[in-house]
Order: sequence, then structure tokens, then C-alpha cells
Amino acid sequence: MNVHEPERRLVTLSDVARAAGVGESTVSRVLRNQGSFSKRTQDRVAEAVARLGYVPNRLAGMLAGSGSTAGAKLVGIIIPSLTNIVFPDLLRGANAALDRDGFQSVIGVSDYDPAREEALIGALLSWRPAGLIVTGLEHTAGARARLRASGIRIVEMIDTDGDGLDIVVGFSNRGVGCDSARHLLARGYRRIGYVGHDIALDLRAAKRLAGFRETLREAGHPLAETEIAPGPSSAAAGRAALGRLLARRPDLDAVYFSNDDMALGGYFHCLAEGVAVPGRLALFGFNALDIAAAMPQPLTTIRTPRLEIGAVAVERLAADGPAETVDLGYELIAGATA
Amino acid sequence: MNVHEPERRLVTLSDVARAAGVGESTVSRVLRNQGSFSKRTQDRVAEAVARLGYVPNRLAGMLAGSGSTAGAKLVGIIIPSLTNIVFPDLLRGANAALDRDGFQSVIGVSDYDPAREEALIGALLSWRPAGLIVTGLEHTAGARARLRASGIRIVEMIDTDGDGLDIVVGFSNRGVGCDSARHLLARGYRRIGYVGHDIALDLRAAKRLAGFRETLREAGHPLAETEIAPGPSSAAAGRAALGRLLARRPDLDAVYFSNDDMALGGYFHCLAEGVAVPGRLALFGFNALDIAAAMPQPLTTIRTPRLEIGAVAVERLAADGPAETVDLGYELIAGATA
DNA sequence: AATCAGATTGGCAGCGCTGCCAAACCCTGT
DNA sequence: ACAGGGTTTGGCAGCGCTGCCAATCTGATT
Repeated sequence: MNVHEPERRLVTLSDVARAAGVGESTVSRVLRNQGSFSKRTQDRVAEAVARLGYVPNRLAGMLAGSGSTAGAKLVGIIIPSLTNIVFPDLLRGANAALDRDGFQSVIGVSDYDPAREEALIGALLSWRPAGLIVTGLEHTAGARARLRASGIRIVEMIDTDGDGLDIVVGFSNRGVGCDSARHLLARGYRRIGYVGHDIALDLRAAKRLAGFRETLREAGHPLAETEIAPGPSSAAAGRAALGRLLARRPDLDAVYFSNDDMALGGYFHCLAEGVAVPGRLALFGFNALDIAAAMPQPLTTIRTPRLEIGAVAVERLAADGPAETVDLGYELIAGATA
Repeated sequence: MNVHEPERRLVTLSDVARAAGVGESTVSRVLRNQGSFSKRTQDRVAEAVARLGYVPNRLAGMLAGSGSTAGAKLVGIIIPSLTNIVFPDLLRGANAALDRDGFQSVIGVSDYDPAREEALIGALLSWRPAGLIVTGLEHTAGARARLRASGIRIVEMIDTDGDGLDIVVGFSNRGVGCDSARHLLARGYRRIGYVGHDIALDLRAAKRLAGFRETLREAGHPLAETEIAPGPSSAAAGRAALGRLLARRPDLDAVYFSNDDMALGGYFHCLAEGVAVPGRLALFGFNALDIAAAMPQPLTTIRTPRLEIGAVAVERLAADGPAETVDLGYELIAGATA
């Protein structure tokens, strides 16, 4: 814009060194509080930093520091979506642990698209992170290859039903489905339906459904009917889908939802249509959203350790233990709807 | 771990150059698809990249590229929270635009703490981003100084009620409060209360309340009573707070909530206690969450252009227009609760 | 065959910081 | 006054990549 602008170069570490009358490495040591230096030097450096408004350049720092022990204090995180509150929760858990350990994070959102995930993996690896946290166990062959070739720590979170590349932190989605089914059976429900969202997008939901279905079948009361809403989960989708399901099968006495969003929508349908819950129809969700607990009748659902998963994922990345699967479990919340 | 491990150095650009039998700068040009090179060279480079599994080092790239025109394709984003779906939505909008323009983002979460925001600004600036997107207009003096000194583009999003540092993208929260009040007045409600969450944390909510309160006062029907739930907004907090409010003032005929989460909780309270909505009590929210539209009676609320705000924020960062305020407006959704 | 503009290409100096190592100091004890 | 062991310090070579510029090559033109 202004041709005469003196092309203000940003303040660099060597500017600080000059201003403080010390060497560059001394400034570097003081700023990282590493190695030894006198109090006097420290004060002079601090003064110069403040006076010049110096902001360290992490890019340069990480570049220079790489290759050696110190390494990058950076982790990449890939989640499939920001819309479902579950994933921001994972980030929240991870963030807390990240801050504690002085790490930074770079985040990628795959929109449930495996190809996009693969691309994101490449993008994040190019930051040379100390580790990568991805969601789920299913990845394209290319993604798997890249992760393996990267040579860094990998954490796959949320799902423990399958083989992981390195560290896996989560719980058994299959188990969730089984336990959900057992609960409904134990309460005496027999004509049970399922309302889900597009399962191609959400492999974990598919695993829950598989466990649920199998448990019902083994008990001799096979899943009576399913209704899949197109697109991602939402209360609106759940409400509409339950409507369609009941239109086809008015005899159902319980419905299992792919998650609480859908279940909440189902509950709204029941309220709107005067379907007594759980007398006439029982509802069962998944995730234990805060909002589900505030309903007039608290939703019966499964609490998943979302924050813990994020936190443990980061911990394991930082530590350098062996490859392993950490099952954080889940908890059935017996609400008033089933 | 393994002492004998050949200290596998990662593949670098010069390895690729050697493998492809071309110069480093040629590889660089091909990879960035910039400058000119022959088809044959391109193929050879592509082959070498694939064979060696080369992953470019962005750190080095950005370091080298800085100082010149090209500059960093990186923006920093600071939001106060991940819990409230509003902020992930902003990220979502920003992400879409970011991808389109080939930018990467680094995200910071301030937990509504101004001091933490200031620290995050420092942390993000050290990535030498092309621009920074922050939330709201209120920052500590130190934060403001750092932003100004950074010399990069700054976007403050969501709130247009005040002076911005550079670019401001959002809507008038004060206006939202005013229009909400006018709507309730127009519908004939006179004994109006307010249910909010900790306002020290959420300056935007405070501005809405101020506009709401003033409009009511001017109309001669001042706000009858307020109830502030401690902590962040949630359905549970809204439900409990409405309970307390009505216990004190059973005569209220309408309640304005700090947002839809709180309003949803309020609605649940009404359902649970048999308070007729809107006959006995009208409810008015803010944000137009998807879930609010799926309620048996759609919530009357205000739709905010969250995705657009994120997208426009990024666009303005990338373009280099003048400092200005972009008001994206909002829309009153007349539901069935008020 | 010589000439010339334009297309391709390679070499190399940094970008700002950290790691390594030698140099300079600072105290003791003798 | 001098050696010996720790504490501070500064110099400088990279980290891997891009920008700049000169060198080389290409094909068409004269």
C-alpha cells in the first residue's frame, strides 16, 4: 500500500540479542528457560523483549529444533465433524491435556469422508507433529500407509472394536449396542425398532447397531424394524424418522436411536403426537448429552467418556509407552424413558 | 528405543531432487505448481515423490517463504468455547472458506477468559499467520496492543456493537435484544422476565439484555425480573433458573432467555410443571439451534448467520480491502412459543 | 548456420531459531 | 599467585524450503 513504508521487518531474536547486549544463543536459552544464565542476563533479555515487542517465530524454532531430542510440541487432530457436539467435546478433553503438557494442536475436519481424511493426514503430517490423533479405526489403505510411514505416534480414538495402528483409546461401540439391547430386554420390551442416521457416514453407529441387533436376535426377539434418516443425525431427523417408523409399525414398544440427538427428536414426536413415554413407547439413546438429562423425563442413554478420551489420547501420545488399546468404558444411564 | 535404528531421517526435498535427477528448485516449482516446467519433469518428480513417500515440510516452507509476497497461508482463530455449538459452527463456516482458499488454521480456545485470550494471541502470532480471527470486540489492553503491533489482518467476529481494530463481521447483539423485546410487546406480553447465564463470561449476552431491557423500559413495561444461572448456559441451567424465576414471580407472562439452550431448558420446565406455552407463559430464545425447530412447538427465536460469519471473516482476511464493519444481520423466527 | 525470445532448469543464499562446542568467567583451595 | 571445576556465554553450522538470478535449452526466424 504505502510504498514508502520502511518494509517493517518483524523483530527477530538477533534484534533482541543486540538490544540486550548478549549473544543469540543466550537469548534463546533465557526465553526457553533452559540451560543456565545469570539473573542479570535474564533481566536484560526480558527488558529487551518487552521493549521491542518480540514475538518468537515458532516456525523457525520448530524447524531448527527438529531432528533432535526436543522435537516438536505439536499434535494434529482429525475429527469427522464439528456439528455433533461429541467431537468438540473430544477436542475439549484433548485441549486441556495439551495445554498442560505445553503442546499446540492443529485440527482437521474430515466431514466423514475417508478420502478427505487421507488428504488431511498428509496436510497435518506436513506440520511435522509429534503425534497424530485420528477418529475411529477405519481408514483408507493410503491413509493407513501414510500413518505408518510417518514414524510418529498415532492415536485412534473412540472405537476399540478392531485393530489399531498404534494406540487406541475409546470404548466398545459394539458393547454399547449389546448392553442397550439387554437393558430393553430386561425391562420387558419385545417389539423393538431402530431409528438411525446415514450409517455409511458413521461406522461407529453401525457397530452399535450390529451389537444391538445380534443381542436381540440371540434373545429370540429380533429387531422388528429399522428406519434410517438420510444425512447426519439431528433432532429434526429423529423426529421425522420416528414418525415414519411408527406409521409402518404402530405395534412397537421400544425404539433404539443412533444417538441422543435422534432420540430427542423422537421424544418430541411422542410429545407432539401424544404417545406416552415409556408406557406406550420406550426410547433409548446414546451419548448422554447434557440436554437429554434436562428433559421432563430424563432420557435413558449411555454416557461415553468423551473428555477422558481426548485427555487420555494426548497423555498416551506424550508418554512413550507401547502400542496398546485403552478401553475407557461407558455407563448406562437409566433415565425415565426406557 | 532401538539403538541400532539407522536414525531414519525423513525424506527431504533434496532427496526427491536427487531421485528424480533434477534440481531442488525444480522439485519445489513442480510441487507448488508454480513457474514453468516440462511435462516430463513433472512426471519424474511425481514418480519420485510417490516412490519415496515424500511429505513436504510446511515449517520449512513457511519459514523460507515468509518475508516475501507469497507469505503464509495460515490463519489463527480464537473462540471462547467449544461447548456452545455456536462456536463450532463459526469454525465450520470458516473452515469451508479456508479450504477453498488453500489456507490452514490454528485454533485456540480461551474459555471466556480475557487473560487467556491475550496469551493465546501471543501463541498464535508466533505461527506467523497471515491473519487472526478473534471473537468479540472486548479484549485486554495488552491483547489489543499485540494485535495492533502484529501488522497482520485482524477480524473480530460476531459482535458489531462497538469499535473494531480492523475488520468486524457479525451482527448487532443489542439490536437482537431490541427486536426480541418489540416482538414480545407486539404480541401483547407485558409482565416479562429474563433468564440468563453468567453474564461476566458472555458480553454478547449482556448486550442483548441491555437492548432488550431498554426497549421494554421505553415502551413503559420494564423488565419485571431476572434470574441469572451461575456458570455457562445449558438446558439444565435454563430449566432450573426458570423454576426459580417463576417461584418468585408466578405472574410473568413471557420470558426472554439468553439463548436457545437456556430456552429449551425453560420449555422442559414448562412441560414438566404443566405450564401452558405460550398461553400461560411465552418463551423467547436466541440462536435458532436446529433442535429448537424440532420441538413440539417450534421455539420463537432469532436466527444468527453463524456459518456466514465464519466464511465472510475468512474472505475478508484473504482479500485486502479497507478496515470495515460487515453487518450480516439476523432473522426473527416466529415459532409457536411466543 | 546464426540469432533471439521464451521456456526450463540448477545453484545458492538466506528465512529465524536451536544445538553443539569452545571460550571466558568465577570461585575455591593450595 | 595459580590450578581445577563449575557456571555463563557467544559463534556458527545447520533445519528444509523458497526466491532470485544466471545458465541452458528449445524452436522459430532470418
